[in-house]
Amino acid sequence: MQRDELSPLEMAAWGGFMRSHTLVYQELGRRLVKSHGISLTAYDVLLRLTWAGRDGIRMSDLAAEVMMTSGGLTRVADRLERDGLIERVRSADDMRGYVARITPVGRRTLRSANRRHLADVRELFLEYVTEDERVVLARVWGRIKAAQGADRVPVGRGRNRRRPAERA
Amino acid sequence: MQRDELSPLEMAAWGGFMRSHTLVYQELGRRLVKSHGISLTAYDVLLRLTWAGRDGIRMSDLAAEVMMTSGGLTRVADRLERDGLIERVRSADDMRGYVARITPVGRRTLRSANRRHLADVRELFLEYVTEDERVVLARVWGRIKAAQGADRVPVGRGRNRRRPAERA
DNA sequence: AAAGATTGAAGATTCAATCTTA
DNA sequence: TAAGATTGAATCTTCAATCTTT
Repeated sequence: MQRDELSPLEMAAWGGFMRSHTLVYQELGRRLVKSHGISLTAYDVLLRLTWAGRDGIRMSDLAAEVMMTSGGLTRVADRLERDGLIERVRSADDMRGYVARITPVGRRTLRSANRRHLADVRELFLEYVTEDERVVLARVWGRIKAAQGADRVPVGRGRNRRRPAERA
Repeated sequence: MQRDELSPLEMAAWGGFMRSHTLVYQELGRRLVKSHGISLTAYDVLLRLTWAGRDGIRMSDLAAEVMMTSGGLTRVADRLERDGLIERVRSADDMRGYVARITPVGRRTLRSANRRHLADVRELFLEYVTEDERVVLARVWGRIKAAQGADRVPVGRGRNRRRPAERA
């Protein structure tokens, strides 16, 4: 509980979190690119477009979902559209916006990548987490998700805000 | 346990892991850059150079520790050396290699960033994990760490290798 | 003005090729 | 020939400026 360093347990919980993520994410991405020629980012975008269904989803909403800047997502969408996996059309109700939709080709690509990818997720991550532990993880992630947005201003702001009794 | 999709619990454990990482990592990085002008990557490098002490550490070993390619680390080191935070010298025993060392300026920068950064780690991550849960996380990360290297060839290889009874 | 989206410029990282030493 | 490290080219992402519509 010192201020200048983490306890061994804190270090293990925090450092391992960072380390494990990098390890799993890198390997998962390498496999996806090698087997199906798409990046994890592209996979994530295609997955959410599938969830969005026929109506598609606004570019700005999609950017928020995949946690990228709007500029970054525009570039990803450029590549996916060039390859015919998605399409962008002007939003009917708000002519400023664009709605992105997955194409049949995109749907086929995602489906073909999906089985292998999920097997990889199981092999590289889920394999190492028991049922009970999955419950614990889910609970922790849920808390973190609930906290953001609740008391944090947009993005890159609100640095010194005092968060009163978060878990009291 | 279907092959084509994750169960709700699997999804919560896996998806939350990815999502939480991005959330925490992005915010942590923004704060570090804003308050002390260094990236999380640079922080990580400086931290490990501090651990390495007077003798420093070989570039290739350092690259492995921070999980970057050697080329990537060279670029990071270029920037840090330009700013006077680290120095590189030819290894005494193997003239092919370089040893990186932190400078007094680098040490001062890291120390100045450290307290604030650790407070941020606590605020953004540890805050949401109870003592018992930290133990669970540490155990899971330990398993993942133990598994890599044990049966996986170098990097980007060994894709289809069958891992017999990992956790039996 | 403000919001949605795109674009040019810049920064960071990887891959493959290259240079030097073992 | 191989290993350690660096470099050029390519890729991906962010930031700030811009363009269009509200």
